Amino acid sequence: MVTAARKPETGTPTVYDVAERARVSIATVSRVYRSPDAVRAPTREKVLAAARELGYVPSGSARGLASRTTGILGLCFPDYTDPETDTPGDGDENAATLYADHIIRGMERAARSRGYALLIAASLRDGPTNLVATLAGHVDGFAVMSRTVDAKDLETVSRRMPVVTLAGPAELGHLDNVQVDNRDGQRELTRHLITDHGLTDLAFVGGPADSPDAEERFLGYQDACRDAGLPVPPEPTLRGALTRTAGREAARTLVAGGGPTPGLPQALLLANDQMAVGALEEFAAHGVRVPQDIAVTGFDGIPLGAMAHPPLTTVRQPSRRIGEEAVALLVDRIAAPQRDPRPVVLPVSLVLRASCGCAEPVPAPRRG
Amino acid sequence: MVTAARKPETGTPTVYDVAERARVSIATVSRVYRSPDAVRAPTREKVLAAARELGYVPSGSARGLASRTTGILGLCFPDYTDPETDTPGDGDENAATLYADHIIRGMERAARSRGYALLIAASLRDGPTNLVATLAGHVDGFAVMSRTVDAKDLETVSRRMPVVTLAGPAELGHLDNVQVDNRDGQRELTRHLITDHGLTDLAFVGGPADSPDAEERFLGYQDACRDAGLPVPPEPTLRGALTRTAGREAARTLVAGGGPTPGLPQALLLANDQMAVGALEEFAAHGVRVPQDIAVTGFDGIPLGAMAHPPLTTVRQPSRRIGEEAVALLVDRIAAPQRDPRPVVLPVSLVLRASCGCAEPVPAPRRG
DNA sequence: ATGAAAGCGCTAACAG
DNA sequence: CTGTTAGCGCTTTCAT
Repeated sequence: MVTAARKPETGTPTVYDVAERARVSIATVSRVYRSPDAVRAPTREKVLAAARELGYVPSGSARGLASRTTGILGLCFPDYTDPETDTPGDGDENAATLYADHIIRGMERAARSRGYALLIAASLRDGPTNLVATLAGHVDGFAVMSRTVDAKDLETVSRRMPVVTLAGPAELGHLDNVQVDNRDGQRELTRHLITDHGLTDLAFVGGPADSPDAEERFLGYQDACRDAGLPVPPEPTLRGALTRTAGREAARTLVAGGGPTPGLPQALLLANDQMAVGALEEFAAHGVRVPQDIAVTGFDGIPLGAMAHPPLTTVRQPSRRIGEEAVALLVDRIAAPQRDPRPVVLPVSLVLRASCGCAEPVPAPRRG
Repeated sequence: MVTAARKPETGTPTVYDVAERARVSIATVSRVYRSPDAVRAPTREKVLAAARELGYVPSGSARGLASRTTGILGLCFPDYTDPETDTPGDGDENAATLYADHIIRGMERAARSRGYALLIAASLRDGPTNLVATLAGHVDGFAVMSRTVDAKDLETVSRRMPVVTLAGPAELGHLDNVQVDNRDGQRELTRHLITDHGLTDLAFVGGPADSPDAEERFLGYQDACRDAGLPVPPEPTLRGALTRTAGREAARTLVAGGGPTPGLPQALLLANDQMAVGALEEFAAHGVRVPQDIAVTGFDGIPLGAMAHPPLTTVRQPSRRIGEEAVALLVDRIAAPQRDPRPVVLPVSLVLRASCGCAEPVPAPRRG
């Protein structure tokens, strides 16, 4: 064994230092970390002891280079949060932001349980820093939330490693994709209002036209109208950002008679919970009673909805599962790169509370 | 130039492939990605074109190995979430979980703005997978939230790279640390109850004895009692998990006369907002009026508190800033490894709402 | 069960 | 401004 000393113990310790100290070869040191069982116990102990004494930590970069896998999965998500607002905040964080938190959590947990760590990077509203480039070189595969990265870049990178698109339509057909059944959920919710509550004069407040989720929900709304033989509106009654403030504004517009028809509709369906909660607040401020004067519904199932007055009827989507599915898809494809692309559509569930007129089984909270 | 072709274009493209195609040296290809300005425009274009055609993506591992920096910062955080509950949930997620989301967000943003990506890994309640080992080899430095990793490992790794401890006491004195002024916040809040509302019969519901934050808050509570000349309790009146359910239980115990003194105290201070909201619910269910019959306060400043009935008086902590400070500290130390350790204590702020007896809406009587 | 040697893909001086 | 030449620290055959 002539693994001649390199530097006289300078800088951070490497396999060479550990090997020298334990009087074994670097290959053995490497084995101790990769497959401990392939090394005799006494030898292993010697190596571990030397490593401990030296404060040795394997270099992820070197391992990655040599083995061509990093043990890291990536996620690109949108960051719409107002940098001004500090948190814990006033509850008006953008829905997409909260949503991303859940997906991150779901992915992190699923990844960890399979031995991967999670590398995350958000795409600024404005700054188009090349996210893909930042992540791609470091991971074994990654997930991108809808509309956060340039399709071109995605296309290029997806030729080199597993990529799954999340929470939006499958922009690139040949990629795995996971989304929730927005359309079906909104259809069911609308049907509930029409069939179970006998409401026929409805209004839908949509999100920005470039929000795939919000558009899908509108399609579901249209479906339900069509199914019930009601007129099918070609466009949402109103549109707004997916924020509480926009919801308030929509409600205000309606109260002021700014809607397409005089007077209030029987029900107001909003594209997400944030907006719905805003509408609830505005109606309360104007003395409009919910659900007596108008039914109100949201979409997402955020905690805030359950605390609203009245509690908000909504559609709950399994946001954490999106992240979990993403990891499953990624790991699966890492194992079988040539497998056919698999689109996953996660089911949603109706949450019927008081804001649509359904009885609330809980002891009515005291009004503030 | 005799950069003889290596393999006939197999596998994922490397600098060699790009160089060959663009008819330049690998050094030039490398330069185009590191300092584009150091390369003449025409040359640069040639390289970029070749890279595009080949679908070239720089290998993070190789870069990391060669340059000894990865451009990645890490975070170890606790994961207490019940895997059963899906999200968006019922609002009873563990406070620590929500808290971690904000820190992640703060760190991610701060990191990105400085050119770093964020690698995250949670420590299971049970599974003691070696987090540090997972992360350490891949990052240029990392932050660990209180009590998520073995102090021994931390000690070892911190000798090799920047490490900052978060949201808890500085367990390792020689490390940078950032925490929130829990003690001062609780002291101020308690003082407000005593001085401004004239309450003297108080009760404090603490968290688990092994929660540093909760313990700090109790110390602040003791401080205020001492300052006001009131008896200083050696222990919290009650203790519980930092959850809504535990808050309900505490309130129930008090209502049932299970407290140390007969009857209700004048004020109930709980170790965090989740618990406080639970207490609010339980009091409402028993017809106990807040704040007329009893004042209630929390700690954290979560959105739920503002929606509660009555709106919850609390102490808001800048959770996102914790993450931002962590990055600042890390980047700073990467630049100056020998700098003295710097402990950062972030200020908190009182949020006075109706649950303590302050009129609502309040033009916040900003004390503290 | 352990060792020797050859890279993995890129950056970093140093030349020119 | 561009090319040459060494490694960076580890995994991997292939021997032994």
